[in-house]
Amino acid sequence: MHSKPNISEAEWKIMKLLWKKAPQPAFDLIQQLSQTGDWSPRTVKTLLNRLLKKGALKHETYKNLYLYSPAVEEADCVKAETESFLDQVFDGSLSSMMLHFAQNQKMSRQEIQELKDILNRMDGGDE
Amino acid sequence: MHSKPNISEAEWKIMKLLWKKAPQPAFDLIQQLSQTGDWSPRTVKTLLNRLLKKGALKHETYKNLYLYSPAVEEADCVKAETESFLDQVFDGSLSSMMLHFAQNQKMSRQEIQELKDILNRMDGGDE
DNA sequence: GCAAGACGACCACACATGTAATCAATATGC
DNA sequence: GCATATTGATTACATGTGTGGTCGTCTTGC
Repeated sequence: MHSKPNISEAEWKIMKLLWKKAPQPAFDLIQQLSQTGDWSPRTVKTLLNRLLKKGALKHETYKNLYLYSPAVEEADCVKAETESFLDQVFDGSLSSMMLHFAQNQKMSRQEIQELKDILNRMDGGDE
Repeated sequence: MHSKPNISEAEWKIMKLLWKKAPQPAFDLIQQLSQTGDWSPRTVKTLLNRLLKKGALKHETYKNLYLYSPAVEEADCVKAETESFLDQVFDGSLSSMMLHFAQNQKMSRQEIQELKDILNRMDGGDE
């Protein structure tokens, strides 16, 4: 509930791994991230450090290594990112965004159906 | 074209004005942007220049000034931004995103209804 | 006890971005 | 024509970000 630190795109990849499973040592993260083909281990280390400094991660010491865990809630970060995105691109209007999706046919039939279901649950199902 | 130039958050504000109405001289843009309280005129000029260099804007010369117009489609930029956002935050899954909205009750009843209508139009008819 | 590895700490560097000042060319009012 | 105001061009600079290297320390196998 505090300062949501700004998390950059690259940093998000790390956060996502830790939101999925924590705590994890640097080594494991490096493994996972090098499989998805991206960075040198150094880069991961740097990002971990920055995230620590930013207060987005915390760590416990285990032997001579760190076990990292998120220090911020995924939901909060998602919310912050989403709001900034909606504001930037769609002036904060959800309907505009949905219209965009509609016009660009980005949704599969199945997604459309799921979405309708979600909406019905939100709305109480009455038409 | 191919390379959609990356447009930063600040630059988006300018692009949006020009997508709404173009061409416009720098002066008009500065007016609008200083009303919404943000930048010095210098800053706007800088951003205009950067956008020109990036190829996101073009200009015609009118007397001693420039009339700026977008050189990239709004829809394309929106699409690019949206995709990168979806990938970063929701692993590209629209349904995840919608679930987030649902859980955070970010939508008004009216928005929900609009959305349903949109979906019905998308999905409706041909089955 | 000592050499070799492993790990985090610190450093480097280019490019993007937010923010803006200074300079030079040009149009315009007199 | 000339001073002035206007406008674009160039330059500046701190901070963020992507990417990765070096170094000291600590653990561990001998």
